[in-house]
Amino acid sequence: MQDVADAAGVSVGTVSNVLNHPAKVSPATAERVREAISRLGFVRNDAARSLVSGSTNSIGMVLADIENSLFIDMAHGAQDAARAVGQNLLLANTACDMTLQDNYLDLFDESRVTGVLLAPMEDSSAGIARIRSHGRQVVLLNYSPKPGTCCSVLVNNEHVGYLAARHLIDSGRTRLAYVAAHDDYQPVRDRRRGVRAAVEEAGPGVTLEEIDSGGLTTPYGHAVGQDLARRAPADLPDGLMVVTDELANAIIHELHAVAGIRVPDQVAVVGCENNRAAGAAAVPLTAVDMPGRMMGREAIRLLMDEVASGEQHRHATVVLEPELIVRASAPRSGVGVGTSSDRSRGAQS
Amino acid sequence: MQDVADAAGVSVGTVSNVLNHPAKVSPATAERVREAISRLGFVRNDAARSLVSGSTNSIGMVLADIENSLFIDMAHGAQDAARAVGQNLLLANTACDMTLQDNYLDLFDESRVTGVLLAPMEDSSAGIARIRSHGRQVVLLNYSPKPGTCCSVLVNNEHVGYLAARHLIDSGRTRLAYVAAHDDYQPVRDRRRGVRAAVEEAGPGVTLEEIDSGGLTTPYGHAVGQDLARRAPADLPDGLMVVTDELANAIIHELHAVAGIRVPDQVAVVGCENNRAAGAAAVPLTAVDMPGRMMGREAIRLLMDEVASGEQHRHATVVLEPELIVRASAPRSGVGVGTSSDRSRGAQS
DNA sequence: TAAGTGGATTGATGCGCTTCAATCGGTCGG
DNA sequence: CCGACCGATTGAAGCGCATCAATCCACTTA
Repeated sequence: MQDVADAAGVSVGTVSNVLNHPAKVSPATAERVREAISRLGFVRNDAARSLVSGSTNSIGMVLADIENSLFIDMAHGAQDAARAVGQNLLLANTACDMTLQDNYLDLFDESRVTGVLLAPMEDSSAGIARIRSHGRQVVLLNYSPKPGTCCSVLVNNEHVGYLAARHLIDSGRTRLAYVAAHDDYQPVRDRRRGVRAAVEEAGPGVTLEEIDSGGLTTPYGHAVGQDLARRAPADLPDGLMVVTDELANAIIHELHAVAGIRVPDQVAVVGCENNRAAGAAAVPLTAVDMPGRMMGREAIRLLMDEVASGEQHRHATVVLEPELIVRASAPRSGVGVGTSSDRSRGAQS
Repeated sequence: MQDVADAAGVSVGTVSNVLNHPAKVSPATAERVREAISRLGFVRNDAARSLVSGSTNSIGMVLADIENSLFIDMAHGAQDAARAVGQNLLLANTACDMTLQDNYLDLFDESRVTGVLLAPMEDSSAGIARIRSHGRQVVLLNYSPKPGTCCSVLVNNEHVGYLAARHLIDSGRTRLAYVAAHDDYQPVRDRRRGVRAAVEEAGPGVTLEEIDSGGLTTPYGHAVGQDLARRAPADLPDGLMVVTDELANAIIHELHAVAGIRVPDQVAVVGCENNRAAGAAAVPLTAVDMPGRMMGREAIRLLMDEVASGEQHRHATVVLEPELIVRASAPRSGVGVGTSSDRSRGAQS
């Protein structure tokens, strides 16, 4: 910077002003300085910058699973919103590894980012408490915080489960089954509650079987599908709620393509999340949509609110409502392929 | 830090040593300092740290499209490799926006990251030149650099196209069509060359039609599918190479599910990239696999090499070979659903 | 002509840390 | 008992920048 100042025949203070408060500098001088900057290839040192100012204009976003399109959507929404308020969004993928997650939280903490968005897959209250105790703001995504510890953006996951079950009930299915795993993952727990509520509400005419898939990935889905396919037709549920799109697609694949069980005629299937793959699958998947983009945007809003209001901030939780997207795997009518109200994912707001 | 020093009854130098060179400090003192650190909730300031050292241990990775699973795979591989050498990987998504890409390149440049991994969708030589001129290292992913300007990790995209075409030819298809768009995107250009080479090699018995889809996303694929479906059966190609999985799946959907054209019987389809969705689609897609994880790992290796060897570094290009994954949309035999050699994506190294 | 005015510019200060030469205190050999 | 030696510890210097009180300069007003 001194070099630039020398080259332009000004002081370092003026160079700094050109960079940060152009209005304070006369146009001619500013031009001279800018010329020197580009001639010398000067790059201002962000470390020194944020050392002085005590902050940066970056927001860190820690994602548990970057392979999941819901998380990608959240990142997308957050990115847009962050940009709009002049912040950069830095992404970090923990691949569901809590050690890595703590690493990244600490990294962002040490980097004095403006704030952190965290979309975890496990309880992370320890990490949150740690960096919050240093005065760093955190907004939790798709995971309820311990009450009063931070802001959060959630989807009404109970309603996700409810919508899935309700849709099947409304379309005339009576022998329902709910396939899930990882009840330690909060959204999964919530969805189960919603499923049960809908079934109870329907009265004794509707039965619910709960199937533990053991895991949320495709192989587990295949296994569940095979188990189901081996059953006597009379023992087969006629409506399947599946906790995850990925799992649902895997199950459908076994049922439909491998075992020749007709979906949705014999078994209707509803998934949750409305992932990228949902609409493109062999049997397009009826799924409860999670508004990922909006969640990301809301999270940034909450974060910036908190940063701006300082002491008098009150933590808030934004709960967004899910929406059912009806496709072929569980049409509106009881049997057969109903009208496709397939809303393109690309049109998502 | 002074506070910690006071609390522990030592000097700041000792506190710093506890954090950075524990061996230099007596165990008793170290313990006392650590206790003070956690009691006071001290977090060392990364900005000051890297101001002194002039570097960080973070690597920035700029991705053109985080929605594309190839890019996600590259990020995954890079993350693993970066961790192994004690570096943090920070991700940035440009959503194909060159302005944003430049923003992030500059941000990483100003942050004095160890180096930058860039997976662009357009020529980015200006940005690369800019930050390289500041001495910052860049490795380009899936895009050829201007010769001699930086290291890069590529896939032999010409061979991608060749493998796709060759597979169709070998399975007896003779009226081929190649669907692509965005020839300004280098990998696309390369694939076309490979397709043409394979067709020429096959001699006059095989014809090639080149179809411009106008874009690479699902809606464009639907349009192409509809156009094809309207043709007289005799005018229909019997083998389709499609530049992208997403496009391929969309085309198959139109052809197969909507228009009732049998895939692969009437038209066999081969995609490129072997995305997440490839294996799960209605008609599982035969695709040429791009080794994303390995690309990410190699990129980190090249970057760390370059950082380590300083002046005497010579730029290198690593070209990885693609591999054909045969699924139902274009089985090995000429007609009908061949044996599924569906390699689970999850098993990818 | 002197005092006043305000925009442009200066440069010393300090942000929080790492480093390293200097110092301290204790131990060992002679 | 003295000097040499060594590990542990100290604390000042400086990393590159933003800030802001102080200064400068050109111009206006009385």
